[in-house]
Amino acid sequence: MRERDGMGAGGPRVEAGAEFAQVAVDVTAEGTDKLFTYLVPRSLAGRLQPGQWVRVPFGHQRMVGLYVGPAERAPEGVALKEIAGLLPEIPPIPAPLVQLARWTADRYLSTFPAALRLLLPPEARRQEVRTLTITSYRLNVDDVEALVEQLGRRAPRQAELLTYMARVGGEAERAQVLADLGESIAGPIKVALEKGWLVAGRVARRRDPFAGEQVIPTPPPVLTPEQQQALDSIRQELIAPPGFRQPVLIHGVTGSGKTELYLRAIAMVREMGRNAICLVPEISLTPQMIQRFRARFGGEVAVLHSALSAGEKFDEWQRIRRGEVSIVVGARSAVFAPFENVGLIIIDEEHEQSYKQESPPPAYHAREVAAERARLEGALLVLGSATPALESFHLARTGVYRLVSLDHRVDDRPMPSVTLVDMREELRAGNRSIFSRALVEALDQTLAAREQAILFLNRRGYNTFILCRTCGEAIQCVSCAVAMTYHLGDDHLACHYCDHTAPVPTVCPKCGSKAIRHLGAGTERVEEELRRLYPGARVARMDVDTTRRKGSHAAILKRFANREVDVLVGTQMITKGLDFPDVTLVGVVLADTSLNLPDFRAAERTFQLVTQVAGRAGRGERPGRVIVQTYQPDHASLLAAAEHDYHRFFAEEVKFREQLDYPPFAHMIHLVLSGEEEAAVIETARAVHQLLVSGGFSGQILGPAPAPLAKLRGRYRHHLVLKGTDIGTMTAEVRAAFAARRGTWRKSRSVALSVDVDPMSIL
DNA sequence: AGCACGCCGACT
DNA sequence: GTCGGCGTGCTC
Repeated sequence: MRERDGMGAGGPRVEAGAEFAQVAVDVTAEGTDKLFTYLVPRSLAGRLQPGQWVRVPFGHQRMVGLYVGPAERAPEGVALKEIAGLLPEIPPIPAPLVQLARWTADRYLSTFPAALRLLLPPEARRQEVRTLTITSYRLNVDDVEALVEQLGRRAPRQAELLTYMARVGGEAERAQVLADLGESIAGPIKVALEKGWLVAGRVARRRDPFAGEQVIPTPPPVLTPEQQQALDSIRQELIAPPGFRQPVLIHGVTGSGKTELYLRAIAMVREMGRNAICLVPEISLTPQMIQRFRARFGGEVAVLHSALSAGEKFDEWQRIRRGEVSIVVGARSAVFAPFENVGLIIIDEEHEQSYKQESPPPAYHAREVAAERARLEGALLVLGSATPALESFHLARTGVYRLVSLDHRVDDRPMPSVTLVDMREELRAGNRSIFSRALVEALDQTLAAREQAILFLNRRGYNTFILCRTCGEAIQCVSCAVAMTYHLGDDHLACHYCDHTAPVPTVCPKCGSKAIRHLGAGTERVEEELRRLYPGARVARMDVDTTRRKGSHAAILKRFANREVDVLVGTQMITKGLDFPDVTLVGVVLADTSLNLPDFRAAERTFQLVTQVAGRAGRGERPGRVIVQTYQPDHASLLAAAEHDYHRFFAEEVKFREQLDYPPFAHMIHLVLSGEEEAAVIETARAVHQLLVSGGFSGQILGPAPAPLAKLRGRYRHHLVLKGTDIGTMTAEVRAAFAARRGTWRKSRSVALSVDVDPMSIL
């Protein structure tokens, strides 16, 4: 590297005409959240455009950075270094996306470099070779026939190779040649290369996530009148001038055909010559969902989600960036898909928690980022859900969003009937089983009628806790303040918050008593109970434990779809998007698990879960029914879910939120201090509190207090909750308070601060 | 994120 | 007496 030293008096010595470049360096630390100035080497003069990824020397190492634009002048007293080069293969990021990253960093109190990471596939930041290349051969003989003749019987394999190459058009990939002519052709290839009959080269090969899959083009179905009306509303907003364009919230009951609306809207925006992004929750990115998009739009679709390999992700990203596709279907991070000219952003199941990033920072919400991107690019935002987030429905009620309702299922199928079963009553009647009499009866009928059932329980494992009846202690994880769960499969205790496992104790580790009780049922227990009650029924379980292997998720669903399984037991992952027409019974084994969480969204989450899982029943010709078991049959969320009455749920819940100053009436910022030494954590939490007070934070400050999850992975956790009405003011004040005491607020580096703006939960 | 600079324990 | 622990500060 050429060094231009600037150590002499008077600052850096810069040759005439040199340019200064402002670069955001891909390092996330308190001191690096700023732009660094570099010299533009002559080799790059004029070739550098904003949004270009570069390599720069930084300290003792070389780092990736983003060129954001020219600098007027050099900072004083620093010896400038030169940009080392461009990041090969990575085209510049479109300007609106760099702006979006800036906005995301500001809004979610992260550093700019942390937000910039969302604009690149992880693969691109690491290895040098990102594009997959394979060896290919080209025939380099004028008269093949003559040569083959000449080789004749002396070298039959060489002759065969040349004939083959001529037949396939003169070019073939090495792997293909070996597959077609056998491994033993490697020798003749070597000879042919030496003689110059073949020329070898490297060609780029796209890693195709759909490789080998067949798409059957499917014509669009006829829309119901309700769907047609909804589509008209979307069209009106699509053609409205950008400043007058209102986001659309589609509130459609389960099975009302929201996906078809998305497909139609995408078709419209493509006709306008613009691109579309469709976000779906990670777990809904099933092969069926993607098939549906590809059946309509074929090769115009790229996908982005966590199940892709790093290479596939990189190649899909490149296809989007190069404009080879016009539609992206993807999970949360696809909101940053490197499109230019986005005309439509759809968020399916917009209430889903998975749209909120937890870590690493920024802890952004894809719905909010999408709204900002739509604003920046003049695109239309379309949200869809059967159970809209309270915030979203509130915005529709106050006229910010345009509300479109789909109250009927397609083909006018009835909504399933929902029965709430009081489990206290069961106990009083002497039934101590995890299944109520009503659920058993319903299962009997369903299985007798050769129909299918889904049983949902939001807890995995066999027993959810192990209790000592002498001292009353539940066995906790050694590094988390969480009860351990007993797993039957491998006969051990597991912590669901860290990777820790432990053998099952026979005596209480605290007091030595032998009176140890296993309590609380999880999905494993439900599965076992089912097998005991119905030895002839085919039962499958779907939860994190049974879907660890790649493809096992799809395999279980396939068996269920093929009617090789009668009852599917599972956690959250079976509540969304499944569409099996023979499912006539859905059982919620215990609705209370999510109801009793010490979190302000517990009621909302329960309503959503019960409504969504209930929606899996009766999607075919036979009507469905739902049995919800609970110890709180009078809870407003459950009553509303039983009636399929979102409006009633909303009316109740919004009152509670307003009274207690929760979203959508207030914004929150959740600050969590964590560390291995609790005293240091407490001290730091107090210091942060003091910092905010003396910094003049204008909203409410709650805490510090121990977090509900008081210890995780060996780290004690104390938190503060900030509330206020204007999120812009709040974030600015927090930023200013910390900036004023840059780095000095922390007792030691071992105490970490995590910041969550507009948290989904405050555990 | 790395990496060097800088003040207190167990060793050749 | 030194080698080295990781706490703190800096990187254009």
